[in-house]
Amino acid sequence: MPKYFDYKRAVKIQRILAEKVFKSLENPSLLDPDNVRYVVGVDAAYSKGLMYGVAVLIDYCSGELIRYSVVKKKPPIPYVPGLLAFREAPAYISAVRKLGILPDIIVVDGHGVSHPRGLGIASHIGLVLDVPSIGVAKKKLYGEVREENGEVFLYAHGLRAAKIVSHRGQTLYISMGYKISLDDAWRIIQRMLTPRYKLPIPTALADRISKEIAHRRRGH
DNA sequence: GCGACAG
DNA sequence: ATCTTGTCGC
Repeated sequence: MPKYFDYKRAVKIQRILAEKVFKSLENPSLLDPDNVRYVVGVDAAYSKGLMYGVAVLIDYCSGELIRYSVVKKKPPIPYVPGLLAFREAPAYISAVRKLGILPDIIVVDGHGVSHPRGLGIASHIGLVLDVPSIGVAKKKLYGEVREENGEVFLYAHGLRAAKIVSHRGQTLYISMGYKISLDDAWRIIQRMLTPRYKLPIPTALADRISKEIAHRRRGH
């Protein structure tokens, strides 16, 4: 039987790419919130064996949706914990390129460096597109939870990799993706959290739109 | 062997 | 992620 993917080979690739991610975190981008203008959020929904990857372009100041793009394709491999990027990143990368403009920040549904090899899907996408990125996950994948002065963090690979917060009754893991500090990541995400959505605006809209498209019945 | 395990 | 009915509560 042909195998859909080679686990050990994928892991090897991740270890190589992770080195670049760790280096990028040593010299994060200078992200004056005043200089941030475009933020992209990505997410996917599935229907009938097909995945619909969506990238939404958001105006950081107003939180308004500018436009979005969709990439429909058959998932390359099944879901395997730790290898999510090999399943969903290709669609997201294509979708972002279809927007026709590289944003200042990309927010991804999933972890960044809080990953077994430091290469969660958020880091993977940021690295490939060379755009600072942030991971926003709803469940823990890897790392040690530590509480410090009333704040909760997730440590991984000797780094304070993610900040854990509660928003609208659910836990969110905000992690460094690529070329960004945890302080900046949290500062930016915090400004995009609204009582209206359980997720920050970029991923909330990407989630809603991808589901609308994947689940829509005849018409529209 | 056992527990953990993003979406 | 997706598959899925009814049920509890404001």
